[in-house]
Amino acid sequence: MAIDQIPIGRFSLITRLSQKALRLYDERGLLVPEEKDTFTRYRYYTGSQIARGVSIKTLCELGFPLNEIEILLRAKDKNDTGTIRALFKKRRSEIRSEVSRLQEIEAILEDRDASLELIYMSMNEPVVKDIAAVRIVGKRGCGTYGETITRLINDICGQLFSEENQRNGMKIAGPFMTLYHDSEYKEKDADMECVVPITGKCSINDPSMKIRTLAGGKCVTLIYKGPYAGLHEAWSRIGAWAEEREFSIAGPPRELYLNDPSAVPEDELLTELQIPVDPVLHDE
Amino acid sequence: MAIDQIPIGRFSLITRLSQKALRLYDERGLLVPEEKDTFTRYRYYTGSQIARGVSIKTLCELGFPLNEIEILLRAKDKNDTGTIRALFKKRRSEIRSEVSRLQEIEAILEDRDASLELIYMSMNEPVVKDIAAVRIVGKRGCGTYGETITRLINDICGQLFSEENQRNGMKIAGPFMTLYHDSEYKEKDADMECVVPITGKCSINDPSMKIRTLAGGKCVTLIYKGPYAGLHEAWSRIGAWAEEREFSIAGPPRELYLNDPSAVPEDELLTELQIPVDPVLHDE
DNA sequence: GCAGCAGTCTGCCGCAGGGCAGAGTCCGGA
DNA sequence: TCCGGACTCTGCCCTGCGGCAGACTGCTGC
Repeated sequence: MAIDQIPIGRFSLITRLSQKALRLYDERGLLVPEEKDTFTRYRYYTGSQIARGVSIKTLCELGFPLNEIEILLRAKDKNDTGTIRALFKKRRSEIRSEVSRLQEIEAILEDRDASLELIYMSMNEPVVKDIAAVRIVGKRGCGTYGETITRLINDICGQLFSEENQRNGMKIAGPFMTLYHDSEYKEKDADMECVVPITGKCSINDPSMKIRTLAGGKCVTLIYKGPYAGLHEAWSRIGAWAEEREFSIAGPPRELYLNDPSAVPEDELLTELQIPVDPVLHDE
Repeated sequence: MAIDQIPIGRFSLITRLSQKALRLYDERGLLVPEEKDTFTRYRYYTGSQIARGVSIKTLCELGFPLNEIEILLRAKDKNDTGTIRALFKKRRSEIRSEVSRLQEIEAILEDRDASLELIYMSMNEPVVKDIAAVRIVGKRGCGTYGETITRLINDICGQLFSEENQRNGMKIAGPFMTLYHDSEYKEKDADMECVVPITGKCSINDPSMKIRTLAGGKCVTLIYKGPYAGLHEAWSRIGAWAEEREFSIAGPPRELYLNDPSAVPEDELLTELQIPVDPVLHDE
């Protein structure tokens, strides 16, 4: 009574699945046309396949991936409602987390002018990363921030760029950084250590300078862009962030100077802030 | 002062862009490493590229596609805040519609047991489709639903399957359908027409049977699965749906019998309901 | 019976990478 | 100076189709 040789176009109209999708499902074995002309390779579906097609369409619109749709349809054929409910539950939680993710993004975008700030990267979210251990040479000293750092780095450079080190193939393997050994902010007489990753054989004369391996591990990190004068604020941002999430500090915070203050304008300076933290298992 | 030959792994850690992504951006010209070893093909980035990398990462997380990120960064370099704001606005509206789409899906999934109904396809949303015009042969008659339809279809079959038509290569090109010419529901003495799409030369003797072209156009459609006894409810569902959306009816509603009641069990019967509507421009 | 157009076929690119394999490279320590 | 492990390279397959091109087929009316 009904026609049972439905070509792909008509079948597509009935089920609202695109022809492209139908060909894919054929190939994947998800919905194989009852008949296929051996010569022309035309696909012909039957009326009884419409139900399956419509089910697939519905499940697709609900956002299930094809392999889960396959499982769902198989479960349906076996009246296995347990599997079906489980997958639906999973999908629901996926959707919920996707929605909250999008809403967070929306909140960020909502803030007009955020667009400009974001793109100029003056703002940036802290992230937890794994930092690898590195071999470094460093010198420790006390004093006011800017001056002491400049002095320490100059001292280090003086030692590193010796002829002997050049000959031995010693190389600088990463950006200069500062470790802050104080547990609190001190305007003057702060205890800090400047450090630079090296590779190869390195000899130094200065007894106050030491080669050692800087431990790796989990760090809360933030990249800050702008003049060094703004670092203080960036430190409070990252500190607050870590505190909110109840991370516990596992070592001296580090400041990495990612580009060269003598080569780029102040506004373009990049500094990475790192706070080593205990590898607590945070559910996130 | 800082290192300016950052290999991909380190650069990836700093910017939190995957190596795979970095290679893609290189290929696409979005973020090309300053230096590339001609022999080893190793990529080396510089400190000044970090800012761009981090911007790309941020924009990615906001869900911008790569080509828009490219436009945004170009706009940034030209201080073209107009373009930036426009794209951010666009993105915001995309997110909003995505969120509402997901929330609709969630609402559907929320309803426990909906899972089972959905997959068994007893439930289904109406959709607007374009229906193509078809050449049909049909016979009109009055009476009660079930009986009249059976009688009309039998009459049509009797004519179509004549030897002459077979010889001429006439074929049935689609499912049988019924057109309801009444403007309201009538328990008995309803005015209906049974019709079937044909192809090829067709000759008929019955003067009450006519070959003509059934107009195509926009239709509100719904596929209903189950025994014909449930069609009434399906018609009220689709009718309510169309009314809510203020569609105006442009022709007799049609019922397409997508599979064969003598070949599949009642529960598996598929019927497509179509209400031709004026091609009003609905914003949706 | 035949021309012409609509329908269908396959195959390739695009999205934005993730994952893996196999080969080549770099570096630190001995 | 050499070895092993870490790093990097390319290329292929995967997602779920949409779009397009070029070649065939099918149906229709004349």
